[in-house]
Amino acid sequence: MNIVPALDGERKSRKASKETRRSQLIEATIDSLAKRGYSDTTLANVADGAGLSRGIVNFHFESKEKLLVATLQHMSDEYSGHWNAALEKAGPRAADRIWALINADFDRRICTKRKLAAWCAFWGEAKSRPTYQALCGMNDRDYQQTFVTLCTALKAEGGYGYDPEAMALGICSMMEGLWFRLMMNDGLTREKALAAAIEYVAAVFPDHISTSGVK
Amino acid sequence: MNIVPALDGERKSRKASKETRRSQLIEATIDSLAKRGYSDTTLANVADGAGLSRGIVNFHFESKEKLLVATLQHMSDEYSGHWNAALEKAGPRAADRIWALINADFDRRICTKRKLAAWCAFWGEAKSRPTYQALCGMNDRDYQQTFVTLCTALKAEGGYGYDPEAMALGICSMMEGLWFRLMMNDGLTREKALAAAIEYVAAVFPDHISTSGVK
DNA sequence: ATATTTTGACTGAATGTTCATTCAAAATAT
DNA sequence: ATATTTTGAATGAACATTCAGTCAAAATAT
Repeated sequence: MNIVPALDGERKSRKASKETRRSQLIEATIDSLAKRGYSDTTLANVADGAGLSRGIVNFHFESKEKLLVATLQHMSDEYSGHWNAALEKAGPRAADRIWALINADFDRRICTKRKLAAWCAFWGEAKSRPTYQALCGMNDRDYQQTFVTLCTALKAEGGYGYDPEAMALGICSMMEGLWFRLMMNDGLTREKALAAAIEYVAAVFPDHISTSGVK
Repeated sequence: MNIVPALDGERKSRKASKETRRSQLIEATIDSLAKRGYSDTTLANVADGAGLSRGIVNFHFESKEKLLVATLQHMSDEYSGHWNAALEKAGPRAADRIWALINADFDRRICTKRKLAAWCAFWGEAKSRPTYQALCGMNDRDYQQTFVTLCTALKAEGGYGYDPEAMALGICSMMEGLWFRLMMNDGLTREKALAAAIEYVAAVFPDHISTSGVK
């Protein structure tokens, strides 16, 4: 069972730091959510997945509910950290920023089947659990608001006729829907999804964006 | 508890037809999924919601799993029946058909918080349950294929430069995402979602569709 | 340096709860 | 009278949670 030698000082030494154990358990939780879904994820599954004993989750997280909240928090932080970083890297021009956000959403690091499936497991429970809903909703509001600002800027520059609020809502919805379909539909690849998203913004902002990049 | 008098011959006569009982239980299941989510929906909840006794579900459906599959099947049939009917009513012109499909998706009868929440409960479980995935996926494929055909027709008529596959994927994804946000976000109304969807197709097919209707 | 004590992460068997399912009896219909 | 439907208590399986005990490493004493 305990095959790992001394090599991995963090992972299997009897005393790993509390933080290390916590993230180890959070990763195992994501694995289980992705493989088994929300309702079939048990603490036994998580503990087995982490290669630790049965009581371990309650020791580090007090309860199953708190483990799940910590897991969602972790994914949420990672996601919003990622798109905020992409925004920082992009220049100040609105078209560049939109381009960066769209590409960030389909980045290899963020947009894996494993993570999408875990997200979806939480979404399915979110409406009936205020805690999950709050965690999912918080980022979303920021994210959509960012798009409203950018669409407003492009409209001012380019003289498009659209309502920026409606446009931003449409774009954000499309990207969420693409994520969802990536998870559900085995035929769809990250590349195709990204291409569809870009085709759309290129169609909507023809003066600023084309399928091959920002003009 | 049992307040309903004789009035409702279908609902509380001791012998309601098997089919009547089944749909009564299916409706109670949708209620519970919407209120409590998938993982907190129990047979006791469903039976209570229907105003019947605890053992009743197993009598009519054999198992919880079969009740849930029947419920999903019911929602799926209703949904695809609705958009197919909308297509029949619309004329043969591609732009009219797209307009009809989009409006159908946000129709008052289909697009209720209750039903969206129930859909979402199933989506969250679908990736790890082949039966659900098959039921969700079947319609979706038809639906998206319908849009591919329509986008192809518009492209031929209007000389747009888009790839019809990518465009159809984008549109379907957006509508799914809008449904999702309708369920999650209390500030969003059916009317705003519909307006965003229409703005989207109007932007993409400017020669055929405007925000006020088909040209 | 070596031995002893203390610390705190970790284990896994035991416990109690929740829940789907079963079924014998009751109610109702034919 | 017989068949069908409904009830609700009983059953047992699955699961989260608890906790007394184990163990490795750190701290301290000799």
